[in-house]
Amino acid sequence: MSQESLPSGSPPEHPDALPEYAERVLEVAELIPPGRVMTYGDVAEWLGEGGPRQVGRVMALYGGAVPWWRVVRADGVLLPGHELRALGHYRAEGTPLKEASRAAEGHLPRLDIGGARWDGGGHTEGHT
DNA sequence: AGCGTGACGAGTA
DNA sequence: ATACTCGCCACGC
Repeated sequence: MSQESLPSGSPPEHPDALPEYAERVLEVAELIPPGRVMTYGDVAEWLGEGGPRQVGRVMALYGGAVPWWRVVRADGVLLPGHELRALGHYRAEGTPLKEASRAAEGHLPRLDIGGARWDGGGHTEGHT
């Protein structure tokens, strides 16, 4: 034992501690009410920091701890690899969906962003 | 120190 | 409708 040392190295990254930015993203994700969705870009804009890519990365790494299906792409395309999982949640929550055309019956429905998009419900206080 | 990386977004062809 | 490019910015190496 005896190794005291080593101040020079990596910071004590606690396994339970996530990057601060990630924690904020997850918090916003939990704020999204059932039946509504926010795009990655919306979350980033709502946070006022980072960008859609940053939000996406956080969700990819830690999204399993929050209702990840409520954070969607602006295109309304369901998350690849979890389409059916997400679709089950949307139907259970009554999230507006855009049914695929008959010509595209091979496609799964996409989200109706125009109807499901949540603005944050008055995020900033407002001094009434 | 810098560089590559993305659960992305919008624009262009 | 698809395919491609560029910009975006936190994070690990």
